[in-house]
Order: sequence, then C-alpha cells, then structure tokens
Amino acid sequence: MSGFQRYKKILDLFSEDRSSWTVLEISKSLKTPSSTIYRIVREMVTAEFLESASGSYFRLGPAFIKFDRIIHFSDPLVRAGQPFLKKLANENPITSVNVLARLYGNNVMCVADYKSPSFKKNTSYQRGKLMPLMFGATSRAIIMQITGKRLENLINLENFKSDEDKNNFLKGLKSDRKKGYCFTEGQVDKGLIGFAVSISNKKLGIEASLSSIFNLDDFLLEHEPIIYANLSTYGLLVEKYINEIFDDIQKYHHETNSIR
Amino acid sequence: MSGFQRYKKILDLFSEDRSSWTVLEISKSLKTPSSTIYRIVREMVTAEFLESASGSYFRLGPAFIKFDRIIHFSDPLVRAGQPFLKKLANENPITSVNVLARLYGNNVMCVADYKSPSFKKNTSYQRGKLMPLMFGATSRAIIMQITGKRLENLINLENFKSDEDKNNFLKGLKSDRKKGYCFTEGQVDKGLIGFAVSISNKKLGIEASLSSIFNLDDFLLEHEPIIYANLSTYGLLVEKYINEIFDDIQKYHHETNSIR
DNA sequence: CAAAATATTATCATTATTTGATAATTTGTT
DNA sequence: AACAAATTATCAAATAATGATAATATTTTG
Repeated sequence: MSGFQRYKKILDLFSEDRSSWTVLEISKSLKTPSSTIYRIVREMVTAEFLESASGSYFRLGPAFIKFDRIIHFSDPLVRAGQPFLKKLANENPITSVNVLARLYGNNVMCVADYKSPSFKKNTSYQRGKLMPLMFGATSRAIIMQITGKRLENLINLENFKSDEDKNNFLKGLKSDRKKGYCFTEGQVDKGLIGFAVSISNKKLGIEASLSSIFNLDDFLLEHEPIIYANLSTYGLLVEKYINEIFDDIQKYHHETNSIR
Repeated sequence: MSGFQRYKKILDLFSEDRSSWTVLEISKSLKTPSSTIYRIVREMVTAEFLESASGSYFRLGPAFIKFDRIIHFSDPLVRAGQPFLKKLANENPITSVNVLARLYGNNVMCVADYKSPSFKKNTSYQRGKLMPLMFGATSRAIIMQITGKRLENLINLENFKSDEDKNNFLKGLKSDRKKGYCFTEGQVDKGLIGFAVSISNKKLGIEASLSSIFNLDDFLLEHEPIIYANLSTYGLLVEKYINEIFDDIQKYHHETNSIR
C-alpha cells in the first residue's frame, strides 16, 4: 500500500451504513498493524479528512463538506443547471423529481436534484448518489452520447446476460439518439418513470443529462409532448449557460496568467 | 512535504474563485518540479479526488461529492435536525433562514440550512460554509457551551483588540448561557438578526447550534417569545433524536463487533 | 478512587517509497 | 506535416514509511 492509496483505502471504509470506525477495526479490516493506522489516521485528522467522534471512533471530517461546497459552487454544470431544476419541476404537468447527472469516470453521478414538494415517494435520485451505468433514463441520456471505443469499454463493465441482450441495448441507444431523448420505466425505482435529454460540453469534458422522474400512476400519454418540450428547452438553455461559464473561466485564466 | 500533506497542499489550492489548475500552475505555486506534480496529480485522478477538465486543467473530483453525501446522510446532527428546519421556518412568525451549525475543529460550520421561499436576501448561512468563530448567534450558541481550557484556546485564536473586549465577550457568553439562547444583530450580515440555541451530545462529540435568521426590517419585539419558544422546542427535539440515533449506532456496532 | 483495560503516542532500525533531472512519448495546434 | 505543449517513463540518490515494541494517556470498572 503506497502513495495516496494508503489514505484512500481508509476513507473507502466509510459508508452511509457504517460511518464510524475505530483504529483497531480499520487495522483488522485492512490487515495492517494498528501502530501504522494510528499514525495515518492522526495525519488525516490533522488535515480534517477524518475527525474523532465519541468513544474511540473516527468519522469522515469537515474537509469533504468544504470541498464539496467548492465543487458545487464552481462546477459549470451545477452552476448552469441548478437554477433551472425548480423551474422545470414547476412547468411539468405532474409532480416530479428533476435531476442533473454526469459521467464521472465509469459512474453516473447525480450532481443536483430538485423534488417537487408534493412528490411523495423516496427516490434513488439524490445529489452525490452514484447511479447504475446502464439503467434509467438519466443514465441512458448520458451513455447515448458516448461512442466508439469508449462506449465499448463502458458497456463491457456491465455483465449482459447474452450478446443478444447487449445488442438490443445498443439498438435501443441508437434509436434514442435519433429521437433525442430517453424514456424508461421502473429500471431504477419501481413505480417510477423517467425522461431525459443529453447535455454536453466538449471543451469542459462534460457528458451529462437532465431528467424528470414521475410516478407511473400520475402519468397520462398526453403529458409526454409537454414533458419532452420542457426537457428540450431547458436542456438547450443549460448548454448555453455552460458555454457562457466556460467563456468566463477562459477569460479569468487568461487574465490571471498574464498578470504573472 | 511528506505524507498526506503532499496531497492536501494541492487540494488546498482549489477554491470557489479558482476551481481549476494546470499541473504547471500547481508546480509553480508549490515550488515543486512538474514531474513530481504530474505523478501526484495522476494518483489523485485515479482516486477521483481530482479530475481532468478541458485544456490541461484539473479540478476537484467526484470523491468529494460522494463522501459529502455519506456525511450528510450519516451525521447524527444532520439526520436528526434536517427534517425540522423546514418546520421551524414555517412556524416562525416572519420569513427566516434556519441553520444547523457545529464546531468542526476550530471552525463553526453550517451543516444544513433551510431558507423560507420568500426570504429575499442572500445570506452567509449555507451548508458547508465556515462561519466566524466569535460572531453571530449561530456561533455564539456553540461557543457558549465550551468551557475551561478549550474555550480559552478557541478565544485565543481570535484577535481581540484589548483585554477589555475579550472580557466583555466572555461576560456576554456567560449571560447568554444563563438565558439559554443567543441574539445578535448584523454581526455576520448587515440588516439581519439571529437567534440561536445550543445543541449538544457529549457521547457523540457534537457541539452545535440551531438558529433562525431574520430581516431586521421584518422584526417586531412581540415576535421574540415565539421565536425563542420555537427554537427551544425544536432544539430539544433535535437533541432527543440525536440520542436515539446514537443508540442505534451503538446497537449496530455492538452487533457487527460480536459477529467477528 | 485506585487498578485494570483500552486507546494512543513515541522510538528506531529496517525496508520501501518518493524525488526530480532528463529523456521519451503522446497529444493538440497551426 | 511540423511544431509546441502536455504527459509519462526512467533511475540513482535522498527521504519517508513501516511495524514491533515500549512508554504514556485516557477510560472504565469494581
């Protein structure tokens, strides 16, 4: 174990279900002497990546909240898209959860969400949550903009039952790409349906989607055109704003670099 | 530069104002050869603590969003208190921002916030934001529960103009402690006033506060008793829930430890 | 409140990793 | 295709991490 891995392995133990660990538990779990873990944990506490809790337990530290905030307020996708999620929710014909998600490495991650106040069910769509790569409209609208070797690599991460399954999936992607939006039913949460459009910005390396999730029970066929129109409109708007933010960043870096 | 510091120094360059850096910029800024920085950055990209953006820029990676989410959904204070912020806002006689904050190391950090929809002004009270240690009711209600050596250490971090200033501050704390709540006017944001109560849990090492912030213009003296009653009620409720969560955690750890 | 149990820090010789100058390669741009 | 910029590879020298053990500190318990 060396380099950053040394620290990451410890952090990776912490989860929603298990959010505090003692040094001894970490030591056992990583099969590493406790004297070593004590030293490393102390370092991370100093850096505020861990903090000591009650008993002899440690938990994730405030550094994560701080950096998350920086991302949240500086990520072009969040900055451009966040303000529209509520508007989108209000203009949708039925109560909805509205989500911005993006591809991060080999994962789709929700980066912002807005749930209409009247939306009852709990959904899997929450900021920070990793989404399945191949299920749900949210993810599909992201995957469908990837092509070639990269798409193949991503797809090979999933275990399709058969080549036929895989080919059907690819065919579906292709037709969605033509249509310009995705629709799925119950792939992530039972009783929910999702619509999504792609959002991308090559220069910023953003491969993302904007999606609206509804209760299947609320949905009528006549809603579809309105939903699609809303998503398209706001999708384009978000892309436009991302571009503007990109220009700002460019300008800013140009200025700061020429000062030096 | 060694250990975790090596990585932390790089991360600390990233801020809201400056959210992307090239390797060369980092290298210059830290006075470290670029070959070294390239190696370290690569490690951190692998670990998803950084990610490459457009051009040759790097930005903070998805790991922070992931871990922030874990904190958010597992922090006993957030879990216990978050659901009440909206209720508190609704029961307050005038439009308000409601905040849960806690002491993290030597900083007061806002961990959850709810702003009434009609609240117009931008405030400094947002999740993840570090608050001044000695100003505003939010912070005072935290500091006032600290005593002895620790209080002294915290207070020495601030630069009081004179010993008199410092003593006045301490006197104020003492009287707030007696009253059971804090009130401040315009200490953090002009035109805003804040009320706060302490929240604590010794076993979990939580030293926190629940506060409501109002526009000075909206405020009438007759509101004060209602505001205070709401804060007290919800403050106690939050502490009760924190205790229940603590018991759950205990039980969980007991179970998992005895399995081994 | 002392004694026992746990948790944490300190020490240090051994082992392993990081560093950074330089060269080689890849990627992006005109 | 030629050039510039970005990134990776290499490797000997310098530096840091490891882990067994001992020394403290802190917490729990009778």
